[in-house]
Amino acid sequence: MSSPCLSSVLTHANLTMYQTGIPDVPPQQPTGLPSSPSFSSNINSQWYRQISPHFWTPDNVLEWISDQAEITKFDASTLSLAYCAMDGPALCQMNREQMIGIFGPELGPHLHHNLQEHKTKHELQSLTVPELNETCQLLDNFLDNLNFPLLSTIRIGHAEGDVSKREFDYNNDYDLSLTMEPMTPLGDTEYLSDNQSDSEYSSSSNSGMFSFSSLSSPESGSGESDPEFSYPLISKAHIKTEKGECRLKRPRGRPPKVSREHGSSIYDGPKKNKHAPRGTHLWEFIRDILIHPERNQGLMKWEDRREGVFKFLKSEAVAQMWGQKKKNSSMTYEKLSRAMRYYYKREILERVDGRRLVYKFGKNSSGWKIEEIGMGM
DNA sequence: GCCCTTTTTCCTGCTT
DNA sequence: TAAGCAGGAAAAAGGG
Repeated sequence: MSSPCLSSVLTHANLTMYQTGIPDVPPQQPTGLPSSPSFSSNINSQWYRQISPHFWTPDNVLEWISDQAEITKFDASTLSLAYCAMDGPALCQMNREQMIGIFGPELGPHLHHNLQEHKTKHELQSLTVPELNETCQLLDNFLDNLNFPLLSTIRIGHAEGDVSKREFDYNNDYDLSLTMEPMTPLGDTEYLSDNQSDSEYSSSSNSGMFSFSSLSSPESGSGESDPEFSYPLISKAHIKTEKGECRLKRPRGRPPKVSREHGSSIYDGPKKNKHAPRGTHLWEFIRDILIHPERNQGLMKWEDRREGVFKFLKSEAVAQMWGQKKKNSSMTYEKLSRAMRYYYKREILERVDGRRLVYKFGKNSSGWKIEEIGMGM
């Protein structure tokens, strides 16, 4: 007698779920979930981002496990289905050790971590606006009271304007767009056109989109192009290749931003304050990853902590995180590294010759030295 | 509206 | 050969 193979069952579950007309969102979807077009456009993939784990059905749980197994490149066939027939509430009651016991030391911690994030996300989401404001204020005060200079730069939003969750969590779930970002009214068509323009565009050095499933950063669905960064078709120029085929080529420079006049949500506050501080710069983003190893998850490491020499371990994953932060789904390490190289001139970074993916903080950078942050790392 | 800064994108050539 | 690096050029976007 052979134990049922999880992967085949999961495949079947997915087929059943997505090919028989069964709604993507289970009927027991809790009330209070946003019903913006962005949600519905995104709901085909990773629906579990929109549904609290407490409401997951056994099928939902299976699909989630399947996704996580795929993300972590875990061989799902080694799991027995007998362990996967639990529903959301049962799943939520499990602690980390229990998950490791069932799913093993490789997949178990990942599942537990991911589940906790979903739970936290939905707890935040279920808050009303005043509650959210109050929570944000409490967090703000908490961060202010922490005697940790870098954390003092983090502002938790007040349900208006840009809900500043940028440093909120940028390890493996850097985007909270589904729960907190202003919704955009564009539909699937625009999403497609973005992806399309990305895929149509091709050059020797930059293939535009890449499969995120190949990265370690597990979230960031592959189809989540930000409509804000859709390239207007008019901006594309046709070029001829040597083979005589016509190819679409994106012009140089940053693509223009599409206005958000339809984006009305509780998070859309009054017009952006012109004198509001700028977002974190790239070098600060990099620095913050380095000085928060608990959020780092092997993305970068110090080569020489005292000298400020560091190395990218998962360059494309870091680039994707930076892209998420800037709402730019087409960010790549190549582009990120170009921005990094501009820092040489300003002495924010120094060259480290002959070493790939290795950079060094320069004299015009700050906030990374052990003395500055007042903690041993 | 102009200027400056900071990216972002594209590109070519070079190095590892 | 692929990936990464270097740096010029052009453009967008935000702040002053």
